[in-house]
Amino acid sequence: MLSKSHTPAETERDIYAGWESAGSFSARPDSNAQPFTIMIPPPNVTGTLHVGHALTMTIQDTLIRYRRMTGRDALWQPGTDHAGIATQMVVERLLAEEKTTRQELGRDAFLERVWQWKAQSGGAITEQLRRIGASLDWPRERFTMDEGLSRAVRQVFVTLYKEGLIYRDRRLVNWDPKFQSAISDLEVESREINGFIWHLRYPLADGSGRAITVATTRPETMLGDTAVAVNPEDARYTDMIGQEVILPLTGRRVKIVADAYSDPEKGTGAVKITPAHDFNDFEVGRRHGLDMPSVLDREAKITLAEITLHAVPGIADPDFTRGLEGLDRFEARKRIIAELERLELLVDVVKHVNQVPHGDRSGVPIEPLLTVQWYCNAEALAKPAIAAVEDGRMTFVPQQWENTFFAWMRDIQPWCISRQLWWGHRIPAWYGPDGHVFVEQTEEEAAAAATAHYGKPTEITRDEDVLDTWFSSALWPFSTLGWPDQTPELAKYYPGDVLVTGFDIIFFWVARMMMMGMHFMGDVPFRHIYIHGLVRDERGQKMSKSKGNVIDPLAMVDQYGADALRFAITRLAGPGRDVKLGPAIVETNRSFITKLWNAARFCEMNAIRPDPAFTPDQATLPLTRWILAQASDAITEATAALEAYRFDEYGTACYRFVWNVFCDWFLELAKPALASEGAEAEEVKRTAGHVLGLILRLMHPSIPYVTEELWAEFGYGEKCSLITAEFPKPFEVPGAAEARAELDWLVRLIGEVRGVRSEMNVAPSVKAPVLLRDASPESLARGARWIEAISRMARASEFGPLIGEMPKGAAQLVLDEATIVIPLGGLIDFDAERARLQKERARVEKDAEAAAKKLGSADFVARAKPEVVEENRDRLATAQAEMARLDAALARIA
RNA sequence: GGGCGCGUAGCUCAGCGGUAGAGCAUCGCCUUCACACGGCGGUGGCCACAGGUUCAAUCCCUGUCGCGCCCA
Repeated sequence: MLSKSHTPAETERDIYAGWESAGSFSARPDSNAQPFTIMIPPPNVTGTLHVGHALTMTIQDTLIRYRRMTGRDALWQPGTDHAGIATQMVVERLLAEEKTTRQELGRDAFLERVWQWKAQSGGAITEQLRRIGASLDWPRERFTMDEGLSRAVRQVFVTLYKEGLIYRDRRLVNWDPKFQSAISDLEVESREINGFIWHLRYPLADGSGRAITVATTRPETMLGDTAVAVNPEDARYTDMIGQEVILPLTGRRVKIVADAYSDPEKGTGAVKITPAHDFNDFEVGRRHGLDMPSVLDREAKITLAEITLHAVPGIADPDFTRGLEGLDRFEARKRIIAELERLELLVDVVKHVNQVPHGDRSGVPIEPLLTVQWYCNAEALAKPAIAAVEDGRMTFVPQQWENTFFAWMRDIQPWCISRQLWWGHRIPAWYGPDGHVFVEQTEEEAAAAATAHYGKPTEITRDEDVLDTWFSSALWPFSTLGWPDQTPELAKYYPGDVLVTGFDIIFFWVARMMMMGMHFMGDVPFRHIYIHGLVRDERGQKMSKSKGNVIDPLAMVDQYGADALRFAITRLAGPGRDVKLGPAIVETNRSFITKLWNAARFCEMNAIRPDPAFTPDQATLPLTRWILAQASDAITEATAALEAYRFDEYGTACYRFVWNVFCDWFLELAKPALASEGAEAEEVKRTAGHVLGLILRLMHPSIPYVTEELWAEFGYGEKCSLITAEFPKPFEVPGAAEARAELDWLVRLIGEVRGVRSEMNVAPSVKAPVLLRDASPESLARGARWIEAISRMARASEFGPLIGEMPKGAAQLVLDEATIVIPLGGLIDFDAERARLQKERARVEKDAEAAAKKLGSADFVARAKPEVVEENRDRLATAQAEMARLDAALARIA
């Protein structure tokens, strides 16, 4: 017996454990079934479940459960990612609490600590994913630092190196001074900072007393200036091109060069060039063969090691400049500005909003720094990936995302893959005493290569750096399946079917999986890329800790049940739309779960049970045929929606069928039969049992828990067996058209009568006759068949043809050919009734006029599609007939 | 500055050439024997604006305005 109210908190964990222990989430590599593969976007091992995860995982779980139920061999590959910087930060924070540092600990001991941390606290998110019902194949869980996946990383690195697609290069890199590591350009975000533009006077070296005024937002880098650039078209400076200036503070002489990079409209039209600390200046420096001294070190502190200082009275005082050594960049800025002001070389200070690059994780301003790093030739790898999207081997859903993808991929920059961290895949490169590099998968192979190279055993030392975490994530679609070994899993589950993710990591991850997949597997990593939106709060604000509007999905699960959260997400997940989520929305969707629960309870109370022998073709009654036909329609609609990734439409189709068809009409209309005995009652019960079973299967992908619970309670199958039951398919119903016509008439009749009674303010407790005037025999026969339902649902005391005189004080309404008369005696307000009929008449008249207007146009009749013309003729005729009946009704109460 | 997307009922959104839809909110009525996390009924819209294409435009095209995001 189902309890009076549904209590998900008491049952969800058991149901999940039941599925998991039965192995229901497992892929079946040995089966002949067609595979269906989704690779989880691996959450950070440091992470905890947030609403974004709830969204993406609900979508993935819905897809995987749906396909599993259609008989596919479904693999949803779980796992986590080692999250280099994030994890290292977490452990370093712990060390700080113990008053120690990773440097004190040393590399090996530190890494041991990280693994220890991972074993204890890492992967909390995998437990949380279970709470929302995610049916991942847990025994296959992988971690990007696993031995197998690390082997894949080494092999990919070595192969790409030997193919010339990975190389070392000395160039400007985005340097994060907080982490003291290079980061990729994708990990940099620009923020608006209120700052200044300083105009600095650089005296010409010719002794003429003339000077050129440069404008800069970063005066502290001036120590490393090696030129001043002006636009060759800028008449103000033409005569200065080729001359030298004396660089203040250092006394060095630097050239004035002509370069189109300098925009005459901006600042003073003259810019200082610091090739080692600015990406644009670096390019200018290259074009003009300039020196590139660095004046900031890895902690973004001033270093003078690479520049020379010369004393020039009134312009450069080496003592001052030497005092800057080791100062933080912002402190140095202050002092330099003060010194330039003292020297009267500061001409102007203009307020300015700067776009300043910041590390997206560290939050500190990025410092472009000239270093040697490992790069991957992304341009070469991108080409096959671009082609695969162009020719449709991979498609984005919604398709418009391919524009974003193409724009980035066609202008892709070299990918800096080395990181100055300890936690991660250490780069498999070793150096000989002369710096010669040996890239091999193991130290033994590298040593052998060194021996061969030097002609004798030679000591080699390993590169200190690790790889970007995304480098290993890029291999996820095949490394998780055992690559480089040619496993049965790799053969069966690659390529994946669909990748589900947010647009924010199209570049970070999606594009890189494509590149690596194409290169190493020779095939796309997945066929569809479903891009969903962001989760926002109810008001559309981005969720953030600082705003305090963050929703904890697990709190939602605790309060409303996982199904309510999942169903809310399902219904809100329209294409390309952000999902606005809040407790109120989850609560609303819990109402649906409750409704379903209560409908099932009602079925149970009426001895409705599954009957495996029942098939839709056995239905003989209009009611049973109608609900079966409606169910089939809902299945068609829901299936089409799932196939098209229209989760919103899938949710809506289910919602409408369950609530507005099954509950509102079918169960209500079935009540008379359910209260009786005999063949009709039997058929209605068997049908209801069948349809309830269809509902549970149809909705299981979105609301797995409550459907699974009801499935077992009713005995549709064993406990926890719905997950592997067959997804319903549309079916034929005998006599469906006639059944639909009859039920449609009945629904309209009851609706119209209810409407009139309500507008006349007739209390439901007052029953009144429902009499048909001018009705066809068919209508009367239909009504007679449904007399009990009409009586209860339309509050009719009797139903039949109007015989004799029009009763005094009756409301009237038109339904097809008939006029329905509802004698209300003293209850009727004639003015109100007249007004109601006139309003109705006006509505119909407007309809008639619209149709008549169209038909009156020769162009319309001649050029519109014939069926549209016909439709309008029908509409006009129907409206005119209805107007006549309404006129007659008005005349009767005149 | 370049690109993408969005402006439809009070709110959140479907619809995207042929009579404007849903959920929530709101307003009535109902403690009717599954469900008040409920039932029944109603109110509410020059489909941002201006042109154009078409027999017909919320829907297609162009422009304007407003909002959001991404890239410089």
